[in-house]
Amino acid sequence: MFLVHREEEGTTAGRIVEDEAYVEHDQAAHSSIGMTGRNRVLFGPPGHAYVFLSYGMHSCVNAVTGREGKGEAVLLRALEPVQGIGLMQARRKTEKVTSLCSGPGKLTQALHITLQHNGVSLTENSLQIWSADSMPGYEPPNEDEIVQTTRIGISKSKDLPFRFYIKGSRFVSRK
DNA sequence: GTACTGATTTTCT
DNA sequence: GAAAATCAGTACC
Repeated sequence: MFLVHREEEGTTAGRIVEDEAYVEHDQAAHSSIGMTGRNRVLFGPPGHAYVFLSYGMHSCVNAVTGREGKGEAVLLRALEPVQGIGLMQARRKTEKVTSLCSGPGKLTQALHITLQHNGVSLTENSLQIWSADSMPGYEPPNEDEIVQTTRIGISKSKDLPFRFYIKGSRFVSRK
């Protein structure tokens, strides 16, 4: 799928090439400690953005996937830049296209996704960020083009194979 | 290419 | 008071 952000400055969009699943009873999931002020959106209805601040300085965005009360989501870890590349380069302060969205903190910076987007719907086209099923010129990957590995940057439940990325993509955070 | 380190601040106990 | 779903820069190979 694709993630799109629109504001006065311009529209930026990318194809999701890497993500990680965080599920119920998963010790690495923010929801595992129960509902708190930070994670309440995780327990809400699916199809909404859960945005949190990582290490005090980077925003990371999830798509809530579980039914209300479950606390499940998919962390978006990397995008292939599709639209608004010039704007992404300015925001990221680099020309290198493979480095614009190749990490959860990078892609939020490139698309200007902030804590203000926490809780917004990803399925209603009227808002600032939303998801799209398809874009012209892009074909969905076949199942044999999806690589499954362990998740990155966590200390608990690090052996669960819940990270997925598109095989051969130059835009993932790591191969 | 890999390995290590500092930046920075919210969050919860 | 410690941990944290990260990143950029540096050193080294």
